[in-house]
Amino acid sequence: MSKEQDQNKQNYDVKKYRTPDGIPADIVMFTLARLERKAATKSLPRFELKVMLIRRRSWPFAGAWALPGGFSQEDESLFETARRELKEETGVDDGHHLEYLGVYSKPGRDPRGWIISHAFSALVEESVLEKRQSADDAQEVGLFTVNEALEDLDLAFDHREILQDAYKRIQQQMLHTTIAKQFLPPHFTLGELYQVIQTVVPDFAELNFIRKITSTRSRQGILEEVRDENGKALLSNQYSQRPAQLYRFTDYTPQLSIYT
Amino acid sequence: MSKEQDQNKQNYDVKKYRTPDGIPADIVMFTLARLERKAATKSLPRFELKVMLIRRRSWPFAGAWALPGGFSQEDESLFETARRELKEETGVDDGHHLEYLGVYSKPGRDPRGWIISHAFSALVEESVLEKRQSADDAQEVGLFTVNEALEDLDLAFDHREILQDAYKRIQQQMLHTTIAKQFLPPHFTLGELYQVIQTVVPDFAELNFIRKITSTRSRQGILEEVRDENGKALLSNQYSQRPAQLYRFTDYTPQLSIYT
DNA sequence: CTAATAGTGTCTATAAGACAATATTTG
DNA sequence: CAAATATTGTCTTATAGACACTATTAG
Repeated sequence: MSKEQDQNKQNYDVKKYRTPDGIPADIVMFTLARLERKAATKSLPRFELKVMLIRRRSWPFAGAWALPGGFSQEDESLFETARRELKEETGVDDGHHLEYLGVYSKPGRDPRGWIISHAFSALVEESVLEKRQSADDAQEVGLFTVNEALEDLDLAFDHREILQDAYKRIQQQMLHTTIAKQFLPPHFTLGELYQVIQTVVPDFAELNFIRKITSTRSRQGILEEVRDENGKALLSNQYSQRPAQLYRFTDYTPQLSIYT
Repeated sequence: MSKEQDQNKQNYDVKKYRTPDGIPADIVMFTLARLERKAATKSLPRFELKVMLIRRRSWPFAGAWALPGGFSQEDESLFETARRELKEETGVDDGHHLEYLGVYSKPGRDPRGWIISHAFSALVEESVLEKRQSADDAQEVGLFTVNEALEDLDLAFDHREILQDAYKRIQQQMLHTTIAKQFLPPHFTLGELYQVIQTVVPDFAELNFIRKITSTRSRQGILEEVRDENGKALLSNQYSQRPAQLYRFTDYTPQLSIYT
């Protein structure tokens, strides 16, 4: 293609080569679903990490569950495609944490032709997905725990692999960044934060969680106590008898290193 | 597209929609270039992080420097495209650390049409790129420090943005993973490792580097001392008067968390 | 001896890690 | 008082951080 004579636009023919048949964006929509708990007194909520899937009705993979998604158009970036699809699926325009995950391009992954898919992940409130689920009578919408979806379901295309990758990624991010805030109200207690982390990363266990997050120097600045106008600490007893300090995330995320 | 009647392949027309004009893979090829040093005795090598660019000779952006790359074909995944291009550029088939970076799809990013690019980064030995540079008389090949390329050069397309993203990513990875091993021989001294880290992450500074990496529990298992058949520690005095212990990376990478 | 890097000693202030204990409420 | 969560006490050992110091060897 880089011939000497190709010095200008006239010599360039955009249709010389075989080109793909479509470039979709597929979205892994995660939510934390609250579990019912039976307890004698107030108790902390427990959650499950769930993912939204749609049952396909047409060829290929008719009847199988698949990630929601749609084809990209010439006048939009792939991120905009994903945002457009997310809005179509949830009815909500923003406030979701939408993030690029990766490209899936193995030959033969889509029987319709040469179709290269781009995976995104989004963190959505449970209420939004529940509304979507009941409102849409045209499409069958399902909310599954990630483990159900990975182990029990036969997902369409390579969507199992995508979900697997998205799951690993969200676990990484839960520990490395402050995305936990996407699953929490603006003000929250340390107990709530702990539950959220544990839901996404079941292995997470930290006996001295409160002390480490509140009073070790290397974690300074991630969270801050919420206070009222008079500087009095704001407490909540929504989930506990003894009121707990409320916190919010700051904009700071510490930089981690395996060497220091 | 999901009409009720689309229950089988016959009703699916792959050419109903406008499709992209090409899906290239572009590769950010990083290398550590050794700097000349004048010193009275043996001394540690210093490096610069460099990136390989190719001068375009045809429209568009004729004359501008660009990342090497090429279009994906129907029978290969994008990773395979990148590997094929990398081999064409370096002559070497494997041993390079090739990794997917992201997708660049902003409308108008390529005047040739609707062209969605996928960026990869590769870590390549200096010698390979030098060979390539002198051997190829058909194409002008340049090796620039990352700062030169970002600040002084007008790169083609959105390649400045890609390079910027790749630079951030390699810095992250240098601190979070053991990619330093891609820039080191199988056995190396802690001084060498320190130089490599500092080259990619100039802000990195750790006074007690040796002690922390060798004798803190949280860093146990990242490195191991190299010993001979008899269990005697292997030393090197290649870069120092006093011989230094040789190390190798294990397969272990610690999991970091901002919460623990 | 000098230069250059490799590594240890030492000291203080924090932090990790494991549990026990106490605090605060509601029912 | 019992239940449930929130938080602090306490103890030992490990780590951080800063600097001074010693070790090794070619030239």
